[in-house]
Amino acid sequence: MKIATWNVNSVNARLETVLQWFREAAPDVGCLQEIKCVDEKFPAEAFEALGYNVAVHGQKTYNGVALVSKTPLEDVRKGLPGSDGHADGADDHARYIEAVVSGPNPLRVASIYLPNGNPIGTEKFAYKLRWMERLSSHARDLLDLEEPLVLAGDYNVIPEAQDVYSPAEWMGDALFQPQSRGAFRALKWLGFTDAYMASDGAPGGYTFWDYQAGAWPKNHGIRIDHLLLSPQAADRLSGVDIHRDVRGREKPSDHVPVVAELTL
DNA sequence: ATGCCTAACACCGTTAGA
Repeated sequence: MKIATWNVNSVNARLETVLQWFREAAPDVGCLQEIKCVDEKFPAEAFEALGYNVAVHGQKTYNGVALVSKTPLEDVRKGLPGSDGHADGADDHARYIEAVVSGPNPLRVASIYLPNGNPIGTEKFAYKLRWMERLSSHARDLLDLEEPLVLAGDYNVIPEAQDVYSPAEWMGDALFQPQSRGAFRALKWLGFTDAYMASDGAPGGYTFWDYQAGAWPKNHGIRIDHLLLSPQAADRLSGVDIHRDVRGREKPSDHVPVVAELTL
């Protein structure tokens, strides 16, 4: 079973590019981030025509996450537990959706769009750290279920120096702060396996290249899109593929798909 | 220095991304 994560940077602005990749790569499950639309504007029919079931947690203009799956999605959760202090009882950013991919060997999957957090020293960075705290708390509960589980998405965290073309240039960035990296390590240490590190792990496995300053032709990339596996999923990991060629296509997203294969 | 792109929304610029 192939599970893909991809920050598409607007699903509607890039619909043909996205659908073409799904036709070619034919993942069983797709975790999408930054769909940048409300639920009603998500092109569900186009995915259904390719044989996918769809679950969406959208938002106007910003953020938005979705799951697509060849088999029906059950037990759908939209948003992390916790209100982040909002009086109405809910965090107003659409950054988390989770569901169980049904089948003979069910798999729980989440599509995650972790806050960017820049610039550091602001409320945005504090929100990022609070959000990571909420994610870890929920992840702890999910691990207690002892099921195959994949937390996939755009984590907006560069885990190690080998995951960035120039660590020095990213020292002041929210994605490479000691607190961001520490929170990511703490999440992993609950019992998760970073699929890329467990299968390939070579330096330079970048998943994002900025649109600006010729980052792509210069290979000035960073690795921020991750698939974290529960022990029951990690036992089934057979490989990870970063589809970096997608970055060189027409009208690309600034992120590329990352695909993990599990023998489920 | 801090723009360089790109997208959405509504404006002809602003906000956000990373």
